[in-house]
Amino acid sequence: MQRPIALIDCNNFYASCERVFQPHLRNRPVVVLSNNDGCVIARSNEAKSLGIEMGAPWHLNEDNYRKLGVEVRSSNYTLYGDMSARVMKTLSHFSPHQEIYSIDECFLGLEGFEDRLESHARQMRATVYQWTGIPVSIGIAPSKTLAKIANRAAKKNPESGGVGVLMNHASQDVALAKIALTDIWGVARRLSERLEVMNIKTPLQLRAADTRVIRQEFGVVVERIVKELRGEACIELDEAPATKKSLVASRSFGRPVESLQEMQEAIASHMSRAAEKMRSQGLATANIIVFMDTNRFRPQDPQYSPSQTVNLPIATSDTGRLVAAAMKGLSAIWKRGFSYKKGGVMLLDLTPASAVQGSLFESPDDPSSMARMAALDAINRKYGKGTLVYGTAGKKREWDMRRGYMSQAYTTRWDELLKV
DNA sequence: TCTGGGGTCCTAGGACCC
DNA sequence: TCTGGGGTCCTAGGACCC
Repeated sequence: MQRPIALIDCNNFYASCERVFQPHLRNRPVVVLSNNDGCVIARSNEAKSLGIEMGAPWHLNEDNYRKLGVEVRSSNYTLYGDMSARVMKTLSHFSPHQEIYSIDECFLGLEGFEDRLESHARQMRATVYQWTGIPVSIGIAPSKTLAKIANRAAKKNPESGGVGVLMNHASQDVALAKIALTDIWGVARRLSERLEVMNIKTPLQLRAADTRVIRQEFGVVVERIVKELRGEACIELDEAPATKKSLVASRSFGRPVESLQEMQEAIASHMSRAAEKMRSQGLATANIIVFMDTNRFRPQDPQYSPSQTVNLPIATSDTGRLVAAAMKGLSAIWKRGFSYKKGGVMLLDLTPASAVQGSLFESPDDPSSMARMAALDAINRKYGKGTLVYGTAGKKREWDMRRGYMSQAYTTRWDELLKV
């Protein structure tokens, strides 16, 4: 038997979180709104039945929905993060192999439970609900892609009791026959349009497609999807996800921003949030992007969506240094006369801060820093000067103003420097 | 000055996910 | 007036190396 993989997914997660702490919201239509109460990002089943769409701008139908008795909440990410941790912790008791995939979803490897998949899943559901108050749905199948489909089937069919198992071909055939291409994990509008051109219009047709042709036309990603649909696990359970490679802090503004000073304040504040996030994960960066956007929903207005990369001399997580870099980037792209709707920063090539801690540039008064300074001098004498040292991306980069990339000599120097 | 294969690195952008 | 905020992976093409 193939190894079973479970996908556990919290039902209407943000709306369910609100209900845990406000029980009177049970059995009522509840929606949770995005930042600035702009659009709908979560709906209870009752709200879905009223026809409220995911991502719908709230203001368009607000009066209408309020009349229908819809309960509205602004989002509270701190609460959701905390509830998520409790749910994940609870689920971890049910398998030694857990991959937390998003704030409201995780995969569990269920090898060893083959003879009692359903009952194990039912017990998971009951325990999570009892311990956290959050309802979940569970799909079990031999591949992640099929587990997603099993989960969806469990959600759609109330008689399933929130558990769907697709471990054999017969059940997989039935489930695949009921869904559309774009219901498959990894297949969205663009891809489905391209598939349809090749006469692949249903999940069953996609599963039956020639993998060589698929690979040729659509690349490895889609080839993997086809294999996964056949029950061949190509996307492994990732129990120890790598640290983040980049992070973003951005927001839509409550009202249009038109002055440089306001934009500077916004960008500085985003950067300080971003730096905080980064430090909390023990990371640093030498490579940031500053960006801003005009309101794309007002095509009649002049549009401008610039972005600017800024490279720092060495990776840091120091807020002051990062804010200064962001201001520099902003000044390079700032143009007056536009009405900006959004702004933010992106931190790229995140690298463990320990690799740059106590670096030459961070703390010149620190004795170990002095030692590094001396070491750099010695290294320069040994290998020759003329190179600036960049530490980013967990990679080691050299920039000698002529060539853009790494060399052995640089690696040697970096290692020597870190020894000090 | 021109020819060429085999490679890496970087950037931008597309497509998808929750 | 009012339309989210994060992420990842892959590919193509240019610049540059030996």
